[in-house]
Amino acid sequence: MAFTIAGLNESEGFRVVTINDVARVAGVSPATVSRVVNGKGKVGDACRARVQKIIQELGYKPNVSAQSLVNRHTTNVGLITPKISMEFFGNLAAGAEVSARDVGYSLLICNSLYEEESEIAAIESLHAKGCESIILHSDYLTDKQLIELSERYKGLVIINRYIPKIASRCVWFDNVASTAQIVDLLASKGHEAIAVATSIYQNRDPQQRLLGVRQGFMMQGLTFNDNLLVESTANLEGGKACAQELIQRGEPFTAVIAYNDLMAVGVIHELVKNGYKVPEQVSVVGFDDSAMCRACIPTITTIKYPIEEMAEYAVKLAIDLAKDAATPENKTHLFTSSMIERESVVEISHS
Amino acid sequence: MAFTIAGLNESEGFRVVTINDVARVAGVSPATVSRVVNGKGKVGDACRARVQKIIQELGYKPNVSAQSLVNRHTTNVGLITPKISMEFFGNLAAGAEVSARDVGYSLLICNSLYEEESEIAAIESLHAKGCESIILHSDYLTDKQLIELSERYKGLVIINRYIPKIASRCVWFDNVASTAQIVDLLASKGHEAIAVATSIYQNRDPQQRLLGVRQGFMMQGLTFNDNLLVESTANLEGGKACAQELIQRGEPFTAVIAYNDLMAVGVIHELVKNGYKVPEQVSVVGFDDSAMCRACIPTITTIKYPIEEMAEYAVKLAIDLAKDAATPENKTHLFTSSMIERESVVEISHS
DNA sequence: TAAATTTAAGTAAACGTTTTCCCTCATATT
DNA sequence: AATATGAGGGAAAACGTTTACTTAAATTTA
Repeated sequence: MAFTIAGLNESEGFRVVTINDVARVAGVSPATVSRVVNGKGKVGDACRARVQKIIQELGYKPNVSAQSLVNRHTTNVGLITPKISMEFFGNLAAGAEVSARDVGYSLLICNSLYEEESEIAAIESLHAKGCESIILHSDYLTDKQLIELSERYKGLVIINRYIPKIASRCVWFDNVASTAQIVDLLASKGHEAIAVATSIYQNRDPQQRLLGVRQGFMMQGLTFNDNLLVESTANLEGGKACAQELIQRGEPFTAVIAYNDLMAVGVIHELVKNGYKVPEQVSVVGFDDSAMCRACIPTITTIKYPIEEMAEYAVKLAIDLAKDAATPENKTHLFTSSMIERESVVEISHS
Repeated sequence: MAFTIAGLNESEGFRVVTINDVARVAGVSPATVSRVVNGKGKVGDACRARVQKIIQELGYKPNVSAQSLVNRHTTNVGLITPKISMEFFGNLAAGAEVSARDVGYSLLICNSLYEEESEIAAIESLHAKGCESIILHSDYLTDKQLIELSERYKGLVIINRYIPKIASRCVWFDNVASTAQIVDLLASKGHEAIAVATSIYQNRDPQQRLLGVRQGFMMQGLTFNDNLLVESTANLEGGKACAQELIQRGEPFTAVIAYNDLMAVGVIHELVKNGYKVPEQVSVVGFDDSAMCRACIPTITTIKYPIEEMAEYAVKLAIDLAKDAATPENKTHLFTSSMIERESVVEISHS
């Protein structure tokens, strides 16, 4: 059905209304309309009111592609994570989206699926799409590669990783201090024979958390028994394997610190299966505060990983960096957190 | 550091290479470069090879904003879900991303946070950004509103909902048949006193699943005992509340069908807390096949909700619809699934 | 009152593509 | 040998904005 708008040429079918349509109807130049829309430059009050009214009436919305073309930047933020369907990365994305929308940006997501090349490919593809603010959760690129990339892409922010040379682009979490807190808690409940179930991939996070454990022991004046250190894959199965190994070693223990919640659940399953009572006989601590913590019996005491807030922060940072609203070079962005106490940790029972 | 490229004007600082740069260096017109890039129109073999080489050397990437402007469409797909951090929607997003990337598109995400206005706002904002393919998971808009919207936005696809008038834009799941399967399974294990823990919000999915239960009973020649129907919120707490209510009613039961996995976990927790043995005394079934199913003791028997595949499909559909590669008006897109059997359902014990 | 300044709004170029014409050759057809 | 055909590729317009430059009018200043 054809329709007409006063002052506009009749058009058959639907045609999206442009700045020129608004200008024609309002009897001004496109430049003036642009000025009204963007609130830049001088515009008379009467004129502004008239133009605004027409914009309303016609339902004019600027064409973002045209804007991006002339402004040489888009209002998109890119997010690159291994797999958005994992709870942790879902939370990351949720935080990023909130923050982006808050400043009128949209969130563009890419799954890198744990491949080195696809992390780089994702950055390039985002950049080619005019997306200069990028949040990257990199698992496979080296520090050197990331440093190089950050020279090329000025809106690049690295989340969950700390690289001193590009400290001002790193938004990261204090694994060491957080893990040390776990030891504090356990010690305060009388635990000394504390086992650790860590990830078999000893890079970054696992390393840091192990370091945190050792530091915690030191601060408490305890010594860590290396016979109680077991490692496996950082998932449910890995947790089970760790518990099994621990049982086989025969070294007594009253608590287990798991690398993450998933492993904690695995540990609990295997312990229960082997007749241990959790938490009565063995306390277990997780890491992340994922939804599972509340689904497990007993519910799991853990460390909250504030990934959502970190992502919110990272987005603002990436946008600022992209527009050269530079943060000082020598400042980094470190988050900390605290424990969430649930049922899986109890006072040691002296039986 | 300034750099030069043979045949290109020396430039201070970084300047992104355009189609004109390629054309100049290759000694051809921009039109030819465009033809080479897009593989449209006639280009001589020698010429094509030369241009491709230059493109490689200069690292030319077409400017997407310019392309979008002239082509009058972007290569973005929008996804609107309540909250991307929820596992279900995370899976949805993951599927959508894979599918989008597969055809050279990117995924733009919006959280609607369970608000009616923001669902509409999200559509409008996506559309204003030139994103004409949109996947919407709508919880609050009415059928009427959705029908209207789909007239205005031709690339709109509704996921997880069936509206006959716009059937060809609906990608949905057969809740009824799936739930009926659960009854079949339980019946085959000798259960007859089957309780149902449903959502207190009796719209769409909950309604359909309840219908499925009734249908399942009918097919099995059993009669459903309405005293064993309890309802609460569709989360962990709700599951607990349902179990509590069930226990209080004093009506005997040997199995519980929960609205979703979360409620199933809640039910199990509460039953165990009250001294019931799961699954020995009571079998429990969930719905969705979320990660929790494997984290619970016992692991939970459930229905796999193939949301990831549905999302993959929906993205292709949305892109096709947007470019008028129309599917027949009278065809809809219905997915089915099957049970995943784990530990929480066992043969009834005649004690 | 004349000159200088400020304000308001228009003109046109630019952003980087795609695509429709059009032209020039080379080849095939009489 | 004259003509028709078609392949290869260039010129330029168009997409919808923003903005530097310009001009005309209104206001201030001397």
